[in-house]
Amino acid sequence: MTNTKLKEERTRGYFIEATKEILRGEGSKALSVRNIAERAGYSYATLYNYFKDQTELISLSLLEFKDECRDAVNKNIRKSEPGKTEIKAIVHGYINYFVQYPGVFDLFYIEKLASKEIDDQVITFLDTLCEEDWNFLISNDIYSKQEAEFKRKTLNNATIGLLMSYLKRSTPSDYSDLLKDIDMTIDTILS
Amino acid sequence: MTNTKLKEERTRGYFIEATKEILRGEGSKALSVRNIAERAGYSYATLYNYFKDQTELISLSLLEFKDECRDAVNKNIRKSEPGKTEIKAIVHGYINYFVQYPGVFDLFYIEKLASKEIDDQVITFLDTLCEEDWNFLISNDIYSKQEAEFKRKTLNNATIGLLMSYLKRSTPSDYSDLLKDIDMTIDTILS
DNA sequence: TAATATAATTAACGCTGTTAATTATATTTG
DNA sequence: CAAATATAATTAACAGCGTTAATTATATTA
Repeated sequence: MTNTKLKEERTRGYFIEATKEILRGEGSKALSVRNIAERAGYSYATLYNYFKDQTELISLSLLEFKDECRDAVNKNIRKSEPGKTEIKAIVHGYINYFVQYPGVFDLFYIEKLASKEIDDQVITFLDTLCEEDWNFLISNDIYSKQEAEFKRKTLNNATIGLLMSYLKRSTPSDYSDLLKDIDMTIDTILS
Repeated sequence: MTNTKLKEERTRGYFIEATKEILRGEGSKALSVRNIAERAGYSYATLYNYFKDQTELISLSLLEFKDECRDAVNKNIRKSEPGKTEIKAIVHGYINYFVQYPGVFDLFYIEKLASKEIDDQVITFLDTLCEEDWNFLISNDIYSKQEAEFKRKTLNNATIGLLMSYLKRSTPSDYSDLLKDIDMTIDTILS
């Protein structure tokens, strides 16, 4: 029946929501099947009636975090015009999101993921957020196509490297220094 | 006696060597107290007679890997002259080392480390390898001091971001593409 | 109300890091 | 050389982990 299907979908939702809460809060280190199930209000083995294993739950959470991150970024940049200024705003929003949820950063860039497909989605995520702007810069002859590709890749890697340094190794030690560093990075690459 | 001290130091060495072998081979995911002890030829609890816990063993391994990496990098660049060319060679050697030992990369940049001090050593490691070259570029008026600092930081972050992308997310998928990307990154930043 | 289908649970297995208690091996002393 | 002591290495145990199989509880249908 459609009723049982609805109930099943709701139960799945409880598990996913519990997983996301833990990842957002304590991070992937604190994640466990028993932990998730308790928060969802079920026994640990019940989880396996709705999901293949823990990694499926993690993958589903990741996809939802991706949407949340995109929304958070878009909310803060709808006023700015396309081009370098907007790229800066997007990167700021991007960094802001992961500083707020370090556990989600772990999920995106550190944890072993379930599939090559998800790997690709994650690795090109910042690029897709900036896609319009890079196209704008190309069509307005500010950068050549190749130039834009180089700068795009470099900015992507430098941003993630900086985030890793800040979140995993506490360098720079202050958030204000992180903002200075990311501005410096963007300026250096967009010269 | 000095004899017992020697024996003790040897036993410690067996454990450290076993830890390094596992990290070099299967990586930190395969690391376990029982695994290390078996390879060292002892029971698992013996480990705790020589080390406080597993993290001490990991920290000691990391420090030795740092020396090994420095040696590997230096071996390949003693011929080149200081400046941009040598920076390129150093980054190549650096990347080469971690491509060869992905488990060591995990250790350096992903695993939670024991102390802030080790964090700092890791995060500034690539910088210290290139220190002479950046100073050369500054004193020869190729870059201003501030310019050099910006480029240095950006190159550092971009390199680590690219390595992460390659090792953890299989992007780019081929080693030859990785080399192209790192050359492109260096050229873009050193412009 | 009884039979069936479905949902949720407990028990179990082999793994993990770590500690305490116990056994085996050296070393020192009489 | 034998006995006492000190040191090194071991096994047993605990609480946690992911996962599966068998079992119990609940809902649905006849």
